[in-house]
Amino acid sequence: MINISFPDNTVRQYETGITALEIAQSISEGLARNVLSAKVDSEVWDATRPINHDASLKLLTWNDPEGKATMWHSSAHLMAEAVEQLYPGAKFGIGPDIENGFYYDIDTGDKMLTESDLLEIEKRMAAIAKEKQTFKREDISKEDALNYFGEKGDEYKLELISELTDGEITLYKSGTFTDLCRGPHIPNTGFIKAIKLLSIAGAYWRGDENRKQLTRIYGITFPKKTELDEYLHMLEEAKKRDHRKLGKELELFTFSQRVGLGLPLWLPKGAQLRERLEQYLKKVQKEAGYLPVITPHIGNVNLYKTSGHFDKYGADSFRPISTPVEGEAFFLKPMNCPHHCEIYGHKPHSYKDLPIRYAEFGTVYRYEQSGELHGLTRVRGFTQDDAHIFCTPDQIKTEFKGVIKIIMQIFKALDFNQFITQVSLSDPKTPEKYIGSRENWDKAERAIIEVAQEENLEYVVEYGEAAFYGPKMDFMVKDALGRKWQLGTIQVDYNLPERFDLTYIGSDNEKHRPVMIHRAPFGSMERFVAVLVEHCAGDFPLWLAPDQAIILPISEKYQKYAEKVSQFLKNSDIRALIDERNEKTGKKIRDAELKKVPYMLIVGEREEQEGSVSVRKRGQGDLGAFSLEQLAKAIHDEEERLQGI
RNA sequence: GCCGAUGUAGCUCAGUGGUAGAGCGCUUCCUUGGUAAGGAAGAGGUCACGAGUUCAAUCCUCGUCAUUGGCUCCA
Repeated sequence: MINISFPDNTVRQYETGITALEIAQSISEGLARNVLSAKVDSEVWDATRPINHDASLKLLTWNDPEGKATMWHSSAHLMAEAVEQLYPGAKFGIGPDIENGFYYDIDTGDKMLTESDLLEIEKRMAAIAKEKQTFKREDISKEDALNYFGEKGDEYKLELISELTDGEITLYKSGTFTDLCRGPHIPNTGFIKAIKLLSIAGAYWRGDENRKQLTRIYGITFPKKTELDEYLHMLEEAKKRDHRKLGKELELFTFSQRVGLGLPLWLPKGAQLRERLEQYLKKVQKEAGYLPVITPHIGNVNLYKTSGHFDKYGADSFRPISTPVEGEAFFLKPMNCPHHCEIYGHKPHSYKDLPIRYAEFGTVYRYEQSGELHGLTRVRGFTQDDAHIFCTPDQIKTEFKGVIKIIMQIFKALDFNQFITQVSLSDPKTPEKYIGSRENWDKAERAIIEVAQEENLEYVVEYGEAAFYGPKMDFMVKDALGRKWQLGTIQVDYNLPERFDLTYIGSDNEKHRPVMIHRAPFGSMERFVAVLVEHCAGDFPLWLAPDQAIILPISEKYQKYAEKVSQFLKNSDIRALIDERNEKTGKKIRDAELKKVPYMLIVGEREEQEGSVSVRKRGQGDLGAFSLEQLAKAIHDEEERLQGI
């Protein structure tokens, strides 16, 4: 007999070798029908795997993330089985579950799969699912595993097996498909009731662009058809928030082939929005003791040789510009930091001057691979809300915390409550990717982790995500379609001060090396605006809305009064326009709602007589009559409240 | 950069081997209307670009460019 403890801390005795599924059946048939897998101690197991020792047990269903993961992992096998049946000889790479569904990387040899093949694969999957195939787990020796996949001719599996050690290799067999797999899997394929293959794409084997490209098929499955429908509907809704779509509809930005790819053109409404964000941050930074600096868009190649950017990225940059007579080479600036280092170095500094915080909305240009360009989130020319803090080593943590405060203030003002804080450290396995001494790296990485802990931030650590000159703390948010983008970043850097030989005179009258903190709360204006658009679905907070109010005259007779109202608002620093079209009020309201203008001001005979406006707030409806003064005050109050300053 | 898909009016999209269509938007006219679509008429297109096949190509083929879903990359 073995003792099984449950999440509610009860302990029950069972026969040795009992399975989680059998335990579930002993509790209730209904529960058993929903069990996908089980957490045995800290590992997720097949619900059908015998338990031979005392253990804690949690039955996992569709309501548990691990349950979903099990189902999706099994769905990947199901898809592989379908593909193998339809395209004999297909070879398989890896097929994991992911955040929303699963994928499998497949080499179908000469037969290139395209989107049009997905439907047939889906159908075959549905047919197999109905067969309620079970997943049979089998321990296998490395030799046998190599033999099996060797005979099958699947070099990808052979490569994976070669990296495993004997004793940890298992196969899972379901229907006609056998896969190298750690498991776990759902009891049978019958749990998979709704299947959708979402997209197909090339993916390099093992993520290495020098190796073969396999075909990756993404899909998702559900235990109920209605859940799939809901998911697809959610995807459709998310697409409506896409900043590329809204950017076009709301006339925020555009691109032109003639200007060049990845070079955004900000339209008046977008430019106004961006300017307001810049003004907001400038105000916050002024209070926090930042000093403005301005630097040119190009810099001598030698500047970047000194900084190390040339060695690292010179080959992947726009080609240098050269002067006609002297033949000197200049790069479009890919970073502001070297320029700021030169500003710091223009005169000697005392420890009493530190910290010095140079801030600049600096436009930079980077050559990004054409396939990487994506709306405003990934472009070739963008403006960083950059600043570099030069400080003494013992000021690092205080300064770092000061930057976190600014970032949190911004996120709060814009209601970004779901962000990921990522501590990006160096990858000890690839030291060649970084410049500077290990000692300095250790110091910097330790400082960031300490700050994260002291500030009680919930953070994840990613190795290998550091910049080449230093570790960083990144703040990431997801876009409408769940893609993660880095916004704010704070980076500790001991290296550039050394390369630029920056110093300050300490209290001991000796020269010391300052530390540099690179930071950008928005990251880039382009990316930030993109994410902001998706976050609020184009419905900007009042203080950012390009048009805050639209005046809707009931008929042409009230045009003059509308202009008077407009002038009043303009004098009150409120952005308003008049819908002068010869349309009915209902139509004007509908259009204003669709254009996401926060306030609609309806003016007719009544309003003209009493010098008022009838206020309709977008999304809320009629608020009644306001005098012009009341309206201006209400708008200004709302602006201030939203900004939180 | 790599693999796949897409490219028709300002926008969203139909469509066909025989010189092109809708809705919205725009212009004009009628209407002067009170909280999410009043009516009519009209303008607007090198069907991304370049070659090829064909009596004839927006449609078929190839190439280029751009957009897009991923992969790789991201100072």
